[in-house]
Amino acid sequence: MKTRDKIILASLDLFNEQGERNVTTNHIAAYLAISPGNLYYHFRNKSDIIYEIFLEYEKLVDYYLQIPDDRPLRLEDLTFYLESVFDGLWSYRFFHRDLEFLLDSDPRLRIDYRAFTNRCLEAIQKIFEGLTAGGVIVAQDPSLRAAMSLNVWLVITNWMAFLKTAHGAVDLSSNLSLTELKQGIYQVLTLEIPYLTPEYREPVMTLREKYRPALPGDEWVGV
Amino acid sequence: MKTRDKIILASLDLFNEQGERNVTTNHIAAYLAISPGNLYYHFRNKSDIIYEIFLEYEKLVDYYLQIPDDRPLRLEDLTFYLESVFDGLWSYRFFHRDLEFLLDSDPRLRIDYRAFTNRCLEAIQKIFEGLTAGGVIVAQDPSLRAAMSLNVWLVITNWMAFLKTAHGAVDLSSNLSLTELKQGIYQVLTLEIPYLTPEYREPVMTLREKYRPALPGDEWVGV
DNA sequence: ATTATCTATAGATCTATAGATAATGC
DNA sequence: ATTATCTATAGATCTATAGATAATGC
Repeated sequence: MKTRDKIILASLDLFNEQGERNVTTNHIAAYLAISPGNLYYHFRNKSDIIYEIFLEYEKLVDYYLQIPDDRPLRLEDLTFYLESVFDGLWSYRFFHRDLEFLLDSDPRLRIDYRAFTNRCLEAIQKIFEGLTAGGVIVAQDPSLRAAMSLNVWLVITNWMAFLKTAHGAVDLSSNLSLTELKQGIYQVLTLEIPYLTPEYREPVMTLREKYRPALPGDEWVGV
Repeated sequence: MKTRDKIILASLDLFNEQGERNVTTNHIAAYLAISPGNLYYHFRNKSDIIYEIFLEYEKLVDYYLQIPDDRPLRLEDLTFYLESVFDGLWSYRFFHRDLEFLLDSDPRLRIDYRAFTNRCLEAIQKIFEGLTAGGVIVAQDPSLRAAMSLNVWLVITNWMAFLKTAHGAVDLSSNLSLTELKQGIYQVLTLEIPYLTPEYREPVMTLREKYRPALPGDEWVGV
C-alpha cells in the first residue's frame, strides 16, 4: 500500500480511537513509523488528511443513500438504509465529534459538508416518500415531512455523542460498540411510530424491539 | 468584581465566541489584561475554569426545570420551559460544542454531566406527564414516553450544532442569533404534534408557527 | 530524473511554576 | 500576615520546512 493511503487509514483509526483533537501529525507519523517530514511530503497539513477522509465518508454515504424513485419502498429498504447509515457513522465516528472545529478550520470542508447534509436530508425525505408509496407510513404535508426528516437527521447524527456523554460515567475505557450505536435505530423508529399505517404498525414495532437497548436498568431514565 | 469571577465570565465569553478549543489560558489572561501567573493563582488549569462554568450552567437549568407535580401543566408552561432551556443553551453554547473532549479531560465533569443529563431527561418526562394531566397531550406508554423524551433531548442539545454546520456555508463570520437558535423550538414541537389532544392541536400549531424558520427559501431542504 | 524518505531544526505556542513584589485586612 | 499579582522562564509540544539521501522508473 502506498504511504499516502497508509496515512489516511492510520489517521482514521487514530482519530476514531482517540478523537481528532488528541491526534497530531507527530502521532500519526510515529504510529506508522515514518518521519514527520515524510507525512508532510504527502499532505500539506492535518486538515488535508481530514478532508481526504471526509471525501471517502461522503462517497460511502452517497452510495448507500441512492434512493430509487421508480418503485415504492418496503420495510426491508428502511432497515437497509438505517443499518448502512449507522455503519457509516461508526466507521467515521471521529468526524461528527469535532465537526464544528473541523468546518471552521477548512472552508472547502465547510462548503462540501453543507451540501452533503442537504443531500442526506433530501434522501431522508425521499425515503419517507417511498415508504408512503409502499404503504408503510401515511402521507404527510411536505412541510411536516421536511421538519420530521430534520429531526431524524438530528437523532441519527447525535446519537453517538449522547451515548458517549450520558453513558458509562466512570469507565472511560469502555469504548462504544457498534451494537450500542445501533440502538439509535430504536430512537429513529420511535420518531416514525405515529405515522405508520395500521397494517405496518406491528411489523415496525417488532423491528424496533430488535434494537431496543438491553441495558442494566439504570441506564437512562425510565427505560 | 473579584478577579476570580472576572476570569470565569471572560472565559465563558471567549469560549462562546471562539470555541473552547481555540481559547487558551494565555488568551483569557490577555483578554483580562492580567498575567498568566495571576490566572493560575485562581485556577489550577483550564479544566477547573470550565468546571466552574458548568456548575453555573447546571444551576441555571436545574432552576428552570423544576417541574411542579402538584398541578397539571398548560401550554404556557411548555413555552416557558422551552424558552428557558434554549436561553440556557445560548448562554453556555460553547459547552455542548466540545462536550466529549471536556468530559474526557475531567472525570468530575463527566460524572456530574451524566447526572445532569439524567435529571434533564426526567424533567422532560415530567413535563410530558404534566401536559397529559393538563389535557394537552394524550397519555402514552411509559416506555414510549421515555424514548420520546430522549428524542426531544437529542433535538434540543444538537440543534445549535446543526445550525452552525449546515447553515451559512460561506459566511463564517455570520454568528448565530438567539432567534435562529430558538427555531429549535419549532423542531421540538414537531415531535409532539402526533401526541396532541384534538383541542390543543390548533393552539400548539399556532405556537409552533411563531418559531418557524423564516429563511430565504434555500435554507434547508423542503422548508 | 523523479519520487520518496529521512534528519535536523526553527519558530511558535502553551502550561504551569518559582520567586519577587504589591495590596489588603487585622 | 495574608492575599493578590507580576515577571520570567523551564519544559513540553507541535507544525512545517530546508536540505540531504535513498529508491525508483525510464
